[in-house]
Amino acid sequence: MVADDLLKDLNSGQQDVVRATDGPLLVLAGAGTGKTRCIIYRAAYLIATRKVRLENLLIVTFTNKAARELRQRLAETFGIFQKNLWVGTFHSLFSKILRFESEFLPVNSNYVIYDEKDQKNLVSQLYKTLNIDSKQYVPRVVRSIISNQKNSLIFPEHFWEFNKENPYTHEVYRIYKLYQAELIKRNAMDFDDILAYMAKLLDENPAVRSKWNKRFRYIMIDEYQDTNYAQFKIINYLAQEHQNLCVVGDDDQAIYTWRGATIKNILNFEYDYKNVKVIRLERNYRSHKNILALSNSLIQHNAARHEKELYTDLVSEEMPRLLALDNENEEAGYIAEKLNEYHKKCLWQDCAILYRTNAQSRVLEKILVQQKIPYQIYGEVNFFQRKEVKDVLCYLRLLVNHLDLESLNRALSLQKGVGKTTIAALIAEAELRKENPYKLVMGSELEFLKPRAAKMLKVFSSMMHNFTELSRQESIPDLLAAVLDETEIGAQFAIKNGRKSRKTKLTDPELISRQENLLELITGANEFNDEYLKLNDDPPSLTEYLNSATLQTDLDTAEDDADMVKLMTMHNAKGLEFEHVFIIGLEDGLLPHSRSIEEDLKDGTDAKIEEERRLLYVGITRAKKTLTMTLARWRRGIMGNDVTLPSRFIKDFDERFLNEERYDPYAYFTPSRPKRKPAVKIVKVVLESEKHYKIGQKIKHSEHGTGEILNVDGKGKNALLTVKFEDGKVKKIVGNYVELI
DNA sequence: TTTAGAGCATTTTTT
DNA sequence: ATGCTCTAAA
Repeated sequence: MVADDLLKDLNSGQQDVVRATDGPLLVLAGAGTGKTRCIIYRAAYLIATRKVRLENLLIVTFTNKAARELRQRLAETFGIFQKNLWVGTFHSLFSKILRFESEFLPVNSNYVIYDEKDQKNLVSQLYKTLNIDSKQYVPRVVRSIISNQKNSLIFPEHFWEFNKENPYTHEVYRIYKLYQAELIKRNAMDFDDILAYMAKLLDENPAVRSKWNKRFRYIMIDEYQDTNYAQFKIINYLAQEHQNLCVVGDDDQAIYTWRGATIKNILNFEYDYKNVKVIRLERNYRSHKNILALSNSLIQHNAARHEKELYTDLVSEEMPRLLALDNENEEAGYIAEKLNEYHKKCLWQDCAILYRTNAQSRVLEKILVQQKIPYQIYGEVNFFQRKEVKDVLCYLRLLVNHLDLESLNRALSLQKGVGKTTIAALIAEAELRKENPYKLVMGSELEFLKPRAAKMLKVFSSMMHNFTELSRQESIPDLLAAVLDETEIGAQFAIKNGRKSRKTKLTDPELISRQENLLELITGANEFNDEYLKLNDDPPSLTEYLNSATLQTDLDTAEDDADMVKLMTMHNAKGLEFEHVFIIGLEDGLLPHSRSIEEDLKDGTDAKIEEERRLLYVGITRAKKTLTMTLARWRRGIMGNDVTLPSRFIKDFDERFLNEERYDPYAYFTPSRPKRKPAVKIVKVVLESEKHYKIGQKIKHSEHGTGEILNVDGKGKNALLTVKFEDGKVKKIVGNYVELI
């Protein structure tokens, strides 16, 4: 495509963005103003018109999925060859650079990345050595303090200066110091280290800095409002010489300050760089008028923001709705009703239900299953964080990095006949000999252990030797299959040679879902392999696979072309759009979340509440055609609070943009508790995904012939099935007596 | 010394 | 409802 053609697809503001190729550029792009499009076209323009070489371009996105889509669209629309194109998240891009530059780091290029769970485990382990009480210093909290320090580029050696007065931080300081030393000893980096060390590297090595400066002559950053200090510094260093930095973001959509992101980055961009060009994109192409007007009326109540007003030409068909239901079940029921109504005119996948906390999906699931509405939950638990998956991967991690004590620990604990005492003895001995514990196990002399323990460890070491051998010859998926077989983890879940075993069938839904996850792990590895070969000449190394696995989120792996209603948190909805959006739980304590309310009270600010308001704003602006918001007057909460209060944000709305027929959320009569089931029989709700039998499946019965499952009551093979047979008869049959076909 | 099973606390959002 | 720790049995 030629440059002139390219520009005519864009409005004048977007054209300005594309043409302003040199110097610092701040694009304030409101929701739905075509910001992704801008980035893609700008990249294409740089390449096609300004003849910028692919490898001189750096584009940072917020998720891996966004990066993948950007790549694809560049390839499809502009025929831009994907190889050599640096598009990715901060973490994925910089973990790569750090591997390149590992000679300047305290770790080598095979370092493993510790995820949150690894971090927490490590923190807990240190308490014994440091003699610290884990009740007083909750590992979870300490981990997050450490994380915040790193995101602000405060290394252990500086920590003390900033926190002298506080006695609590004295202990945290001791933990942080040892934690960091231990990570390095294990040749590991945690999530935050990737940013922290990248910044440190660029700060301390002018030669390295200059090298990457020259390499990335043009830089674009998406979702700039959600970057933290470390990210700010990295970008600042990378753009130092050429200043060709384009950041795109919307301060009204900053929803990650709890993760260290600072809204200052976008608010102060004009002061951080000289001769900044600012372009505002305020024309919205996504939402119908009233939805946009409603969102504007809400966000205006925030004080700290760039003033802007979005507008659109899209005429509304329906008024946004806000209504109060009696309880959470009715809330879900109402949503289901509405979904069915919309489904007459649109696909399931055009509808999304958004909520504040993951737990809120439970009630929805129950109703959606009942009503047979297909749905898909995005990002509940990260796939690679599941226990069974981590169990398998720890062997690979160990192969790549012998120093990874966390993985060694995990692998040994999985070994039959090896327990805490043996592991402790091994590590103690290794310390004594000043040797790496893994090497010690893999060597032949284990005479310091009791014969029985030594024998068990021998089994482990010969297995690992075997894996080492296999890893040289086999592809990653094959290696995974081998690990599953040899460790007998596979057998536990009826998996053989990377496939479902024919002989044994699982009945326990818990096991079935784990089996599915493990099979998915192998499929995913295959996909990774293929994807990788598209961009590179050689197959991926184990390190690269593990790297991508740890940095992958559930969102990245999700299939989104399936025709199902989408359920997700508002955080996860960032960057997405849907025809019909439902937002549930507009209640104080939930949205804004009670934690945010408390923190603001403590600090005497509105910062957290404002962030929650932005979160709701993000939710609302996902909607194209219709918006439905609900609250329940009664909700069973974790905190035990039964009766709820409407969200304080409701009064921010300009009522002119809300449906008049709505129930008045403030009209509190007698909220009714959901009716309790009779106490005789405890009815357990089984999620559709856990069931062995699924509604709609075809089955065969020795006496009645073939039929279709109408309903499933209970989990596993013993579930009571309601089956409609071919002769029209409907019978209830226990699962064991039928065969799936 | 290991392991299994019971009892305990615990959930805001996630790269 | 899930994961973790503690206790008792093998």
